[in-house]
Amino acid sequence: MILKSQVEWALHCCAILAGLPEGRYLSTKALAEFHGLPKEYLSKALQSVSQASLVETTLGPSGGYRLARPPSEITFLDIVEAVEGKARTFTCNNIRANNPCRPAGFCDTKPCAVARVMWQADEAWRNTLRGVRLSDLVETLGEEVPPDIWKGSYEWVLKRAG
Amino acid sequence: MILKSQVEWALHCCAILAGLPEGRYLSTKALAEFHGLPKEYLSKALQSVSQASLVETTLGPSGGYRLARPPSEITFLDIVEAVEGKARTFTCNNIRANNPCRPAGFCDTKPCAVARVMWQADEAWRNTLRGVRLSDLVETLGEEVPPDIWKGSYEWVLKRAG
DNA sequence: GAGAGACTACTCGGATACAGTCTGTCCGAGTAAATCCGG
DNA sequence: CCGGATTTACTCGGACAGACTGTATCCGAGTAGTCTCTC
Repeated sequence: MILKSQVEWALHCCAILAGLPEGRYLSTKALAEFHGLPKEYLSKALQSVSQASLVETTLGPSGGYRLARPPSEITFLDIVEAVEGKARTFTCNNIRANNPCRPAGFCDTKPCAVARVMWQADEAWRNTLRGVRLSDLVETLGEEVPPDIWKGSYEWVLKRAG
Repeated sequence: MILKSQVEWALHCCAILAGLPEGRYLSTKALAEFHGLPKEYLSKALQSVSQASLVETTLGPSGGYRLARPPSEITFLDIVEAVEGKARTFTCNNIRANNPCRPAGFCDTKPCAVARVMWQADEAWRNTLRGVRLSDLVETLGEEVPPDIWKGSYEWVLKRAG
């Protein structure tokens, strides 16, 4: 079990979009160039994020993406689920029902005990992601990225933001 | 991202093995039949568990598997990692290094902030799994499974345990 | 009847095909900007 | 010079191949139990 690399891409791209001035858009081409990624494929990751209504798009020259909500209202979980889907990581096929010692039409009152534990772990994972907002990430980056690189990147992005 | 069905199978099989009397073995064939699973493929899941030294095997007639340790010393995480591997679910490709505004030989002091959050979530997931022991599962099942089915299953298994 | 040897049947383990998803790429529909032309 | 229609160039979005992991299956090496033969 391993997450798609698109998750990483989407998170980084959203971090960039979070720093964009109000009303400006940034194109897939710019985002791909900035991160050294294949433009066409990155596009698919952004599509997912777009379909989840986390970002808005505009077409034509100087078109691209921008956040649909303030960065403080977008969590890691939102982005991860946009790319990976909201389905649980563990699916219970209820194999206990095949137990040859059970009556034919026997109906369980509770979900499988194994599944409950796995789902609980899944929830712990999601809760952690839910607890980190995009604004937190930007704040952290602001503290850790050397000021000159931070400033240079901002201007690099701004130059290409339509 | 979704876990293999082998994880579910391995967990259920270990639960059965946990109820086995001291020194007895149970074969793949019996485990497959009990859970209604393809014998040959289930064998691969048990192989993984075996290679992780969670169970011991014996060949020949009345051979099979048994736990290598008491159920109280085997956690969900042990079994999940045996099947899925110990690698983290999120891999950081350090795409921030492709930032065109960075000096060529720039070296980061900390791991990527995005990766840190994802790894933290991964740890939360693992910690939950680490906190549940196989003996806990058996105990829960003992409380929830109707007594007659519980007893019937035990005898069914015992009849095939060599 | 007892013991040793050979045999048998059953086990696990690795090597081998098939399928589905992730990765990567391409092209078309649509739009905002830029251009051009007429007034 | 200004306004509007046209052209243009650039965007996103979905449709299309290739690679890799997960799924499913098969067969062989090895062993514990069983049977047989001899003493």
